[in-house]
Amino acid sequence: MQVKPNIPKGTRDFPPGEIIRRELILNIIKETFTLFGYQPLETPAMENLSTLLGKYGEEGDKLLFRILNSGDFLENVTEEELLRRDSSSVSSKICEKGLRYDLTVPFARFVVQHRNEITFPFKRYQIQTVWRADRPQKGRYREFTQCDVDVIGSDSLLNELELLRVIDEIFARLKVPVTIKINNRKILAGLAGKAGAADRLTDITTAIDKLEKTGKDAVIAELREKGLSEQVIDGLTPVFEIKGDNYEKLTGLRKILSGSHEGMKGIVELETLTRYLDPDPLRCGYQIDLALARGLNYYTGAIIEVKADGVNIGSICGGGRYDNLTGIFGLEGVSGVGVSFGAERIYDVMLQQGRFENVSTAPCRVLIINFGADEYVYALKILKKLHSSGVSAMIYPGDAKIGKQMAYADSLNIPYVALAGEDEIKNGEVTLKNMVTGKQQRISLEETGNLFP
RNA sequence: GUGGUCGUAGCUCAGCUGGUUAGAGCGCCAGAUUGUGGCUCUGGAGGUCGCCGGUUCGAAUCCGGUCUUCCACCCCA
Repeated sequence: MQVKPNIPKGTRDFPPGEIIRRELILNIIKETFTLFGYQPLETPAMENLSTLLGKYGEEGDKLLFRILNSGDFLENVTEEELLRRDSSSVSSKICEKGLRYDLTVPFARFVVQHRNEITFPFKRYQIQTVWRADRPQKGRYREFTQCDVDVIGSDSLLNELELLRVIDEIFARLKVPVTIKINNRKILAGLAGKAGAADRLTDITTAIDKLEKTGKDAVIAELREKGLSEQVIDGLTPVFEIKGDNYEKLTGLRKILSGSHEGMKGIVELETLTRYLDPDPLRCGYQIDLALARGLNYYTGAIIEVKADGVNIGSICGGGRYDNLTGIFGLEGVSGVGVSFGAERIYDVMLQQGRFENVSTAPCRVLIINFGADEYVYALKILKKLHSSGVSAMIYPGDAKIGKQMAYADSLNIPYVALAGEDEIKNGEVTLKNMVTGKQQRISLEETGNLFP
């Protein structure tokens, strides 16, 4: 039976032209990471579920891809458990591994596991695929590439500052106009504490997160729906009213959070960071956004999100500080901060802005026409000459009429074609044709490689 | 996970309220043109109309299910 060629929902193929354009992005990101002194790291596609579960909140756990155990995976499941049809308890028995959901948690696991070999503060970057069982949409895939940079083992705000500069540098190099939005979890925690609902921080932050999208009233309605008291809600509403530039927002916050030790700490952190930027401002936008919350519940300090100006595709980069992530794996007192760039979304933004139109997708610069078995030896000489000069080139892979070989070069956008038949061979020459202008010239075999810059 | 939406040739799409052999443009292949691509002309290949089932004398068209696409929510890169 024939199988229909198909790939799973939310995944995609990357044809040659797409890879070439993608690499442009990934190379800039990687170069910039390296420029700032970050070291590369790779971890396995799958982790033990115990590593992954509980790090991303309840929603996150649902979005983990689980890997079925090999062999007789039902061995340890009792009849009763199957009859109860309790998916979550059965799945914990038949799956012990899962695909990584992000790169931060595997990184934290790595740091604890290798704590004795690592020199702290450890600055690493990691560019790998992650998987989420989300329902796909535009700019949202089930398999996508994240480019993470983190500094772990230092609680200095200078790291946040550096990451802001890394973000600025990367998007400046990519020529993608963006705005960085920043907030601090301590401010949100302070607010929740002030309002007398410190234990409901997650509910409060996810509601506040929607402020910009749905408006103040909808947020209040959601808070009510979640069972928060009017008193608590009244305590939170002053934040919704704060307006103005970054410093005005901080001043407004100081009034609301006076007396909250944690809240004030958050304000000081944000303010310090903002002042650090004053003498040498970023090229991109930089906004304190008190509605920014982020659902990933391991963040404890600064939270950062980057939006492409004028493109509605969600955030293209995000991250923050996490103080306790390694604690779960048995290493306390190690604070980290990092951000993650979404390769697919950056690609989509740049595609939408027509930024790839002049990118050449040709496999090589020269196609050498294959005239037949006798001439092939000479064609190989041309090939060697070109290769030794660092010019990418290939001989037409097969036998075909000259016209077909030319058409091959044309359809692959190969800019030059080299021809050498009986006549050229006799004189030790090559005919080189420029496929764009259509002009061709005879040159000696010796100088073949030198004609290219 | 909730609600909605789409699915016809490689691509973009047409196909009126069910009625003979399902079309177009582009692309592809071959020839005109056996050492020269793009332009032109001529010819050709390619479709179980997403899949399964139902209604009907008859289904691309109607109904149900399922998968996929896209959108909103949720969440996020």
